[in-house]
Amino acid sequence: MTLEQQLSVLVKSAVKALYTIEVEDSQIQWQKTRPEFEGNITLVVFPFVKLARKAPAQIATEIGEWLTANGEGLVAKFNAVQGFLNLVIDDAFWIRQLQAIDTDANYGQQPDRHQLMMVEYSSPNTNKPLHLGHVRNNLLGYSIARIQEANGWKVVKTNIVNDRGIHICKSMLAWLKYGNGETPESSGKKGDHLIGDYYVRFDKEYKTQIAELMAAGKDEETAKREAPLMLEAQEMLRKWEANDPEVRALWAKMNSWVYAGFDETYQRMGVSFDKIYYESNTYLEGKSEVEKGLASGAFYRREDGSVWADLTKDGLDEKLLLRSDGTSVYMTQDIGTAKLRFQDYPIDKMVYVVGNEQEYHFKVLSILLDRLGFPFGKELVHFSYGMVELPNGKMKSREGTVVDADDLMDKMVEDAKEISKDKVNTLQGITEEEANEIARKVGLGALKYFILKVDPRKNMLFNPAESIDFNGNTGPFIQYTYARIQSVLRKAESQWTLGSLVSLDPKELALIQRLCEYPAIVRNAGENFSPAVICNYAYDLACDFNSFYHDLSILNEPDSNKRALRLLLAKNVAKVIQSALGLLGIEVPERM
RNA sequence: GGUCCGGUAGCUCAGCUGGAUAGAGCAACAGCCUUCUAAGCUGUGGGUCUCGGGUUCGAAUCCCGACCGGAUCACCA
Repeated sequence: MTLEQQLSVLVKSAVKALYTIEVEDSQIQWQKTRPEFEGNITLVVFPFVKLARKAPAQIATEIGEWLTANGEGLVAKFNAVQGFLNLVIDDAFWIRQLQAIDTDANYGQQPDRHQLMMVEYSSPNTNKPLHLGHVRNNLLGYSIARIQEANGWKVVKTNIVNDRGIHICKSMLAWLKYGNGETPESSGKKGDHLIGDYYVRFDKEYKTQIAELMAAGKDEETAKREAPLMLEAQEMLRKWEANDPEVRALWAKMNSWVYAGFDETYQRMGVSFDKIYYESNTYLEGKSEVEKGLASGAFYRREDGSVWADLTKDGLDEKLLLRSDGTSVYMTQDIGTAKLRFQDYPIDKMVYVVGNEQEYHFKVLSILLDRLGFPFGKELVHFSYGMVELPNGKMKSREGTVVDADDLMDKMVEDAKEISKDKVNTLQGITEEEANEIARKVGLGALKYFILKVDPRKNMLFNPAESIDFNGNTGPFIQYTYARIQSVLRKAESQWTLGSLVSLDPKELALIQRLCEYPAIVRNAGENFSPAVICNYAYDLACDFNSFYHDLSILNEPDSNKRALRLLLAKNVAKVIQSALGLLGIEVPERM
């Protein structure tokens, strides 16, 4: 039972004994005592004022006296300030809490729910490398999966790869025309970057053709439609759909280059998937589901042959599901993918980590899946996150303003290496490999924390001109706290046990209290799908520890009981930091 | 125009299921390394929580209305 729960039982008894009134749990409000007052936890008594018909300060005092007398030794002291009853909890309670935390190897982990959650994230197109927008998506998706695991879900991480369509044909065509057989091996380029270059090349040549056609008197619409490159790309798509062996072989070859490139990026980023779906395998399934819906009357066909869903009853529009030429659209594919997934796994909750620009899409998808008889349709969660913006606005690949994921990670690790030059190299017996490994962890930690600490719903700003900080409220700050603790633990005697009761310093107490919050923080992050909640907590914990570390000596403390307590405290702070950062996908270095 | 989301210090962000004098970091300034790692610690300055109403013991937080910014409303994905 948590402290709040224990105290709530007592408060109910107190109020009943003092005023003969019953109060609901919802009327009992606890908050952390503000630092300017003495106490650990504060009861807000305003909700009782009307019932008890007394002044707030008087009620607070009376309850405080009752709790001190009948609180089974839990409440050591109290003070009442207006309607706030500040309670000082007995040191013995806190020490017991710390010991309980210490013996719990999976502290923070919630009980198994015996339910399966599938989390879809990343979902790249195979025509260009990953950029900063994908980075936010990947980091959020991975962290959400970890957080929900900690909340007792069985989680399956999944990725739907957008591997077919006109955009893929564009880079294929450009490669055929201008590539001279260039490969990742021949060029030394990562496969996804190589393909991305040809995608850009297509766009450049296409624009030239449009300009030529317009110079010859065509209007813009016509020029865009009739440009030879576009016609060729469309022809290639038709061949792809008709299983043309040559086109399929080229497609398979070029996609394999991209996958190799993506794998490298994913691995570096530290994200992974349990099951990957490919749109080329799911879009036909989607078509057949739509046909079924057509047969059951859920959808209707227009004269031109296109298939639509009428969503006007749901307050939305009409939505296209199959084009008049019978080809599928995005929505069709998502229906097919959903069907396959629910064939493959007993999914209790489906979560899509997709940017907020697709909110409408998922609102529609939810309704459509529901109409098609999928029980999970109404329950699907669109984890919608905000855009990453640059100082001059959105990232646009065509204007060359994208921040490339690989470049960014390189830059972060380089910066970390540069910053740590004077520091890490002075560590005893450090090898170059270890120094590089530290720079990798710290650089990526800085990037991940920077992105995850922002409330996912909000758009966030990234300024490439200003490098991401390594000081202050940052990942490295928290990693550093961990490394410091490890250093102390290495130097401590191997055996230390907590002897008889010691009294706690305020800094020690604040730390224990902070550690006690962790399970509730994990639950909160899970309920709100928010890695930011974990970030804020990890930062607060690190701050509390650094303050403790500065004021109180651990190894030089002469009193062996106190020394043991501080070691126990340090050890568990490190444990929780590692756990919390783990939920964010951030690794901890043993030294830095 | 309809719908959804956001607006808090010079900048980047917490706080938002109502609670005490609104918090961090960066940037600026001033201190602290013969003592467990100074990527640290301490202090100073910096606010009309966009604006106006309302709800109540109490509003950055909830409700209504403006204003500003973003997203979306495709036979794109």
